[in-house]
Amino acid sequence: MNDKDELLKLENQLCFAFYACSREITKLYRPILSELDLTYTQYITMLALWEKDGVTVKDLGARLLLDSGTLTPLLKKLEAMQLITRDRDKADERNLVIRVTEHGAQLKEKAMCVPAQLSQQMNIPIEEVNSIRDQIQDLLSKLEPTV
Amino acid sequence: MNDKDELLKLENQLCFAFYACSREITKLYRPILSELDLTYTQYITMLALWEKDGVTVKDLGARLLLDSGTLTPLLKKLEAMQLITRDRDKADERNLVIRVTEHGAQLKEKAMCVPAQLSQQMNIPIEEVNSIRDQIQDLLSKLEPTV
DNA sequence: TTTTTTTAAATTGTATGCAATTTATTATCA
DNA sequence: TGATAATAAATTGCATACAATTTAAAAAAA
Repeated sequence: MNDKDELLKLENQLCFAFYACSREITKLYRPILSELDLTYTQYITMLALWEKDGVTVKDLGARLLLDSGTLTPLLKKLEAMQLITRDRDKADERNLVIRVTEHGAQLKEKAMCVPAQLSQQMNIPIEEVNSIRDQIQDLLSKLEPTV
Repeated sequence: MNDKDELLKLENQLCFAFYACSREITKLYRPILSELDLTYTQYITMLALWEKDGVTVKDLGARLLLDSGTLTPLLKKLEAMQLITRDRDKADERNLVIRVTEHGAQLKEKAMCVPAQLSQQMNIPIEEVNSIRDQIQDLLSKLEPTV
């Protein structure tokens, strides 16, 4: 195994570590979120909207780093679940304004226990989790200047 | 904004940091890998096979943390591209043995420059990259005991 | 040996992601 | 003002991910 081979080894790739770890974390959420009848992507979309709603698809996409190709069907699903509303902006009909419904706001109360459940499952000291999260956010900001 | 709200803020979620960063890194690969006519998942699959081939779908899946539902169509694609072969194990017909073809081995030479190209695009000190990669691998090993 | 269980891939169905294009609307320019 | 450009969503097409089921083959048990 020479240097050239080391270069392409899976375990040496930053990308694979991220890719694998991200999916493993998402898997931990699945059983917990199924109690809220949400997928992982629906969950982080609701997180963004609980923080700030009355936003456009574009705003939301900038926040989640997702485009309309992903968001449009996802938001239609959340609308069908009566968690959000999708209305055209009267002042500019190009914009679609997304708002959390009363039912959607109630779900937030149920979601409050999700982070604790996750944390318990991961069984990793909170300081360690926060440290790595901060480092990843720092890396992300270098990759995505607008974040 | 009280403590309860902090709990569900997007920026406080480890999962979102991973999810967003993983996708941003994958995006960096896209233009580079398009020169090899590979998608990102096809690329990491080839990385695993260049390291060790003659393995079953199950072996490969354990390595990449992917199941046959994802791998079967992906491997059929790579076979159609003549980068790999898919043959039943004569000793146990349940097993499908994956091997890299001559053409697939040639592609490895072209792939050699991918990590350097990526590194240049990311423009982040190698020590920093290695440090965060090691921390993520450590986290992954705690989440996925068999890795 | 026949039946049952286990195992490995493949298949099916649902939900993303994302590039590229299209549609509808608004802004800008000649 | 009328034509052109720009913008926001939606749509289309392709490639994952993954749970759940099915199929085929091998191993284990009756």
